[in-house]
Amino acid sequence: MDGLTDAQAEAVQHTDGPLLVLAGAGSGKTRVITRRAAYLARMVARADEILAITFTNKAAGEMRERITALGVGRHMWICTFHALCARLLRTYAAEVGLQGNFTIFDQADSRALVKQAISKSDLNADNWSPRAMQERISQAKQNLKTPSEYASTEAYDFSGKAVAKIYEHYQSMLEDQNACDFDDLLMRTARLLEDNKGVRLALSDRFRYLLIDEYQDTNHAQYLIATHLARAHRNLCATGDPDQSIYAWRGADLQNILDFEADYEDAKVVRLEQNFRSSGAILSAASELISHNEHRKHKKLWTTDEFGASVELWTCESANIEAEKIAEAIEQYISEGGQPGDVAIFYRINALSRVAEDALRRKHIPYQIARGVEFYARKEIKDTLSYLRLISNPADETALMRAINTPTRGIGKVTLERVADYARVNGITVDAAVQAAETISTLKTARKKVGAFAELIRGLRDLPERPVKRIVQAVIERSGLEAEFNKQGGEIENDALDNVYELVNAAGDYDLENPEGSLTEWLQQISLVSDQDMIDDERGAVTLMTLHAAKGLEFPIVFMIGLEEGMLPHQRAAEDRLGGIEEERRLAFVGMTRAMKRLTLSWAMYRMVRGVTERTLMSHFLGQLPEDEIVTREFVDEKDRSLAHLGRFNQMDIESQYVDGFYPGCRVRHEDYGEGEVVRLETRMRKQYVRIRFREDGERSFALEHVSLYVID
DNA sequence: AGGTTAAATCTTTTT
DNA sequence: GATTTAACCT
Repeated sequence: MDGLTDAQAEAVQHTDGPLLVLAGAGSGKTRVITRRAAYLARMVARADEILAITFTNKAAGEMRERITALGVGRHMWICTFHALCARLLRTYAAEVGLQGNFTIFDQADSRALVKQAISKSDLNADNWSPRAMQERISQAKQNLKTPSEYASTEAYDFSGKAVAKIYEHYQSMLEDQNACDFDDLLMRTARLLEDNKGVRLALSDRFRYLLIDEYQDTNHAQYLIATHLARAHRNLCATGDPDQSIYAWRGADLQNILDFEADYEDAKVVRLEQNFRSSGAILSAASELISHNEHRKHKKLWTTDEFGASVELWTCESANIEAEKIAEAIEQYISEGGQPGDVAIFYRINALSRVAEDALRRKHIPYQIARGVEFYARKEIKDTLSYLRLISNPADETALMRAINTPTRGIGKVTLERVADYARVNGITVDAAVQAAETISTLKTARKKVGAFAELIRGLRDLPERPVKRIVQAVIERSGLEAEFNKQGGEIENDALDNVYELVNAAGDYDLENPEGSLTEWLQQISLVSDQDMIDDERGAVTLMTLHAAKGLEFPIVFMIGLEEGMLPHQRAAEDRLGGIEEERRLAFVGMTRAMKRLTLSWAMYRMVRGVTERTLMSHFLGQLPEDEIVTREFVDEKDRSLAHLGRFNQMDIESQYVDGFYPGCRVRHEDYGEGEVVRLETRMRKQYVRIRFREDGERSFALEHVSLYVID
């Protein structure tokens, strides 16, 4: 109980019966749940009888670390909802009609499958956008509706019938591939608990104590899972803050936390309203803003901290000026002995990271971007993963279809159709058909190629289960991917290759942390990464991230950029659903309350969006701050506006072909390789490359910023 | 089959 | 501005 307030201690010591902790921003919630979990393990339960559900893997990892430091909790279950479900589904795979090695499809995989399902349903993808269909299927799953239930309850109009049909095809294809999408993990677990009495009793008996963090952002399926698991012992502790609910668009239901006391009439409620994180100035500004939400229970956060530095509001001529000024301020901070790691920059949409990134790079300020999901969505990573998935789960046809001709092996559409036909006729998986290439009579010259691929996969499957790193290494070497990336990458830096090696290293890290691990489990782990998980606290770098990714974190110094009408609040979000504006305001509130010492809000009068520079308006949220407490600064100078137009070339139009004096066909001299001819200019990963054909060394790519070339003639 | 080029489309947030 | 798709060429 060291250093806890009365309210905090109360929450920690309440052991029996339901408990709701309404924890305002910065009120020491993490501390409370950590101590509580440790307290339970020390006083009333075994560690493995306690299940703590966090919002991200990063949060889970930190909690485990702290609890371990308190000397208990080695075997406590600490994970996210999705990870919990994946684990349970692997255990009870047989009961739910899966195999234990099922693949978890990410959103891109899932969307591609939806697209296939649309054409299977004899519908046109032009009229039925895969994106929208995916969304509707996702909603159906969040409400635990199977395809047939959906068909009988929702399909009363034309569009509903179409969705039902697509959903049915989609789901059966998923099942054929022994795969789950994100929603499946929750839905299948919820259904398992609902339909299977034995499992329900076993699990709810097993978890005597349940802690669920960020309860305000649980959806219906998660709510049901929690309810079922808590049924036997009723020791459910939910923590959260309605003011920080920012995932309604993903199906989160604020009502879950608001109804907690109705669900559990004997619930004890603890309110934590003293803020230990932010200065008085920051807290005051954030409180004032959130008070403009009408649908909100009154709550007053308070602090004994001094007022501190005023919150600043910067008006900038252009987005480039905005980024420039922020970079300058960070530079200044560092020169005064501050650490780059103290600083964070938040924005509403990922696209805004770019200007900030460029400015930081120009000033050589170390930075990192919180983007786990994007990393694993990269082409080179997905290429590599497709092999690993196929090794782990032979039914994963999506992976097979990608791997079989990446890098190109001369196995094209026609061949694949023949193989797939053979599989269908014989009632086997495509993988099995590939493995039996020798006996497919319709194949001619391609038979050898398919056979070679089958051999490759067999060899990889024969590798020992551990270490996983060795499997990953074998994949990139034997598949030819490594050679391919080597060939196509730039001379001095090669992003694709670097990324793949980073993946290899990640596998190595996994091996170290999980001596009993497996390829399947590692694949699961990386399927469920969040943007937050990739943040390295030890790195000493400025951290850039979306407001959503900032949830649960704190930084001494925070910049929030792009405070413009339509950006924050975001236009689409505000229009899309009822209460959209209020959720956007909560998002701003979450961002502001991450700051401990200094908070700067900025907006740019001109910003380039989708390649066009547009005049903006100040976000009306900025008018809802305590005016007399805020310090305003202006960086407005018309001549700076042209900076808003600074950009790089993408497609080769006449003008941009001559960028830096190079154009396709022009002859150049390279310091090491000698004379050559420019094949083309290209942009990859935000960098410009020039591809040159040399007489003897063939074609090579160079990153423009790293190479000196001389134009001949 | 594979690769190049131009046109079309698009981003809001994410487990 | 960036990415995806379609059309075109080898």
